[in-house]
Amino acid sequence: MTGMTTTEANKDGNEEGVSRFVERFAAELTGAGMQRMAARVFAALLASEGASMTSAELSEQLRISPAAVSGAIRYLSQVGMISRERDPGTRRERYVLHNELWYETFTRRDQILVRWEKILREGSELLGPKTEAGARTAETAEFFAFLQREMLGIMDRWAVYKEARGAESSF
Amino acid sequence: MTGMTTTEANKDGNEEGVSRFVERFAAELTGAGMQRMAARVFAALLASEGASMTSAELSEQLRISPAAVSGAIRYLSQVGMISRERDPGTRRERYVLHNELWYETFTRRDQILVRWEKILREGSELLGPKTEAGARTAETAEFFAFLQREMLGIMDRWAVYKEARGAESSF
DNA sequence: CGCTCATTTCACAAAGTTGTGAAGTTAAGG
DNA sequence: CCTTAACTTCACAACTTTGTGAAATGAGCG
Repeated sequence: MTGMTTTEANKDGNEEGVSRFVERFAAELTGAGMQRMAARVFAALLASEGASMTSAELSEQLRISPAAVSGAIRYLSQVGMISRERDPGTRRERYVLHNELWYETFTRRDQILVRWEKILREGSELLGPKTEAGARTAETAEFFAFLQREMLGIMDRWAVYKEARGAESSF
Repeated sequence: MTGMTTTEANKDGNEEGVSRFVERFAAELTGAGMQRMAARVFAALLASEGASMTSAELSEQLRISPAAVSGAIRYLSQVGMISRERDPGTRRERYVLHNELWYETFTRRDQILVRWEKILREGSELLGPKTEAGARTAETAEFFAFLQREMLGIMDRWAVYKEARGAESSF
């Protein structure tokens, strides 16, 4: 209600607003440990119609060199958050956000949890099961194992929840 | 089984092994975005009997200056992972790991999720509910809201699980 | 009370990271 | 094939971050 929030949104007037949003969200991601350029590219893609942009578009909107775009894209496709497409009949590439998959990417820090668990288990053996330190370390390993299992459940429940939401909103 | 794993462990011979474990785990934490010195101090505390060490001990084991210890300690106590104690009758401080609390610390990235959700909601309004970009952004916001709720459940289930495990292992 | 030792603060040097320009590579289109 | 446009790689310079030594602070103990 509060005014005509954004009924006519995304016409030309709010390019600047969108850019501010992109930068703000990217800054958050950067704060959480993501490389800055990758975060900015990711945020720009998220806020783009079609969830896809070309190198030139990214370069222009973010005011960065093609080289920087290239580096960010390499990273994002390595971690599976985007893929590259080629519009046939042109020599420009389109980078498109894996919209469905990036939640998984986000939670698929499984790999990390697995590694941590392993290291901690080895540590606990080294310290000895009879020592306080060994027991503490073992419990920490246990926590990460527990987290791994929970993550799977979360993603399942998210799929269900999203489904339900989607069905309801298309009313 | 596989040999006398570590029945006699933590005698003097494996100080080096413990140190390797500490460094390995710290390196993982660093990789995940934690400051290096804080990670090393944290790992050292985890692997110490009593979950506590003095500044001098940390300085010696990690081969870092007292200044570096001080910086790491400041960070760790800010985020609530350790607290400082003073053995009465001495002028040395002991830094002790919040063993029960640090799991919470780990999952209490709630704050982050809240901020992200807020920014994304604003973004989705800006882009407009009718646009594809707006819908996508709204869904992302929804995901983080969902995650927040899930985190609470996880911590509850961990408490229960740990309880059960503890009871059983004291058999 | 003042001395002494433990911890903290601060300025700086060293090391690391990051984005750029320019040269290099690949592929579409004439 | 040769030209040209798009993307990538590479070396480097600017900028950050990080840990140190030295000086300052503060807390026990005589």
